[in-house]
Amino acid sequence: MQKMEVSIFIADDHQLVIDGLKMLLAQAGHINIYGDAINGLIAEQQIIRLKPDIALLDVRMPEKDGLKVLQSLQHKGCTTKCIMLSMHEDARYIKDAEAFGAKGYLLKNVGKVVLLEAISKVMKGGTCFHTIVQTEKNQTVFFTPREKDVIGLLAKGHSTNEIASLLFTSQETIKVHRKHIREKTGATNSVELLIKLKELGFDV
Amino acid sequence: MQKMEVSIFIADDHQLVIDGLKMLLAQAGHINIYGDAINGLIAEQQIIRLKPDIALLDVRMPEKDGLKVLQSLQHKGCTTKCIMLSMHEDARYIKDAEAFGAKGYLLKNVGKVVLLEAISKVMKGGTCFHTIVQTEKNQTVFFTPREKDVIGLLAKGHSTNEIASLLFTSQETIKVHRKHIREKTGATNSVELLIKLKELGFDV
DNA sequence: TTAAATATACCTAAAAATAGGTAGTTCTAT
DNA sequence: ATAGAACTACCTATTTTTAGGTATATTTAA
Repeated sequence: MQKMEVSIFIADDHQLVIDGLKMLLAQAGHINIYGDAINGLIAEQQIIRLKPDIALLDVRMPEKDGLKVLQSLQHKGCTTKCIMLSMHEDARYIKDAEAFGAKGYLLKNVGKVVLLEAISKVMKGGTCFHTIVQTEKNQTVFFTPREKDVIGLLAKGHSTNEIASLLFTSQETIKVHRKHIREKTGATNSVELLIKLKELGFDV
Repeated sequence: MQKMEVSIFIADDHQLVIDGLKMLLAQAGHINIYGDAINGLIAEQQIIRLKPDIALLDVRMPEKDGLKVLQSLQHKGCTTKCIMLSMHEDARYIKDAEAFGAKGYLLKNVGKVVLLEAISKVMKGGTCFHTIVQTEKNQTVFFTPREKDVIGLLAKGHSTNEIASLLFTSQETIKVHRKHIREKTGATNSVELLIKLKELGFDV
């Protein structure tokens, strides 16, 4: 099945982040980068001019922050769907972003899979706010029950093999769970994963 | 160079631990197991009868605990050198053990290398009390300065490769440090390692 | 001033983790 | 009822870690 073509604009104050996102999105094949900007004012002008399907807006940006850009775009009747990107520290703005009409809110430590999924959902008319922050506040689960089981055992120092035995399933299954967990957090190894979970207030 | 022949007696209330130690010591080649016991009373009698070079005494044992066995042996003029084995929870007895004439005191989570080294040291007339517990109390370093550097970076989620870059040395060197750290703690992976360090009061 | 400890670096080999994919079943909620 | 989520399981492939060894220069301590 051919994936829907998507046009995207990227706004982030770090050129490196922009370049990384471009690479990542380009590899998906069905995504066209309409442009990018390293400050909010330019981003807003360009988004209005280029009318991309989706804009990835960093919350923290010079000149005009992501939330203000979002508001301006909404006021001006721009139909571009905005997905906010934020650091942990900015996670508190998630409610505002939703109120201002954002279609998604992702922490920057999410993996490729989560971002592409979010884009896909938003293109289909949905939203994607399933950040870890939400998990602390409400019942929107970021990790599935099984993933939480695996995280609990990982945090005790168990190997994939051991976890599989303890949960009466195959190593292959646990590998997949571990992969999903890493993708959701953006961690590339287990120690990093546990650090991120701890930072985000998980009891592991 | 041929290693000195050593005769050893093992006392531990868990048969599994005895069997594990036997396997481990047997593999060293130069160690003869003179016997074993799963309680303190039998251990004491057998040690007096068999006169092994070294006795590995579990601190916690039924009938008569390791420290009492140690005291009895000393009172009776037994020349067997005693190395105490203890759980984390028993680590507080280290001072007593030393006062009672023990030649060593090891936590049970130390690796093969540490145990064999301890036996070697004790056979040469030395002592081996370099458990992690000591590190908390005095300046006897369990980890070398460089190992502490590596632990610090490991705990931040860095890979061997990254640590090597950060410490301006080769991956091979960091591999060796990591190996030694694992051996000293008895951990088989990094998450387990960090758990053990945390349990033992290290700020990592 | 030897011996021991530390840090360095290389070797082999196996096991585990990482990273990507597909795909079937079951459960749940629209 | 159908879609989506969750769980399961298998595939390939690469990278990293683990686990053992040796060896050498330097520093530290007895």
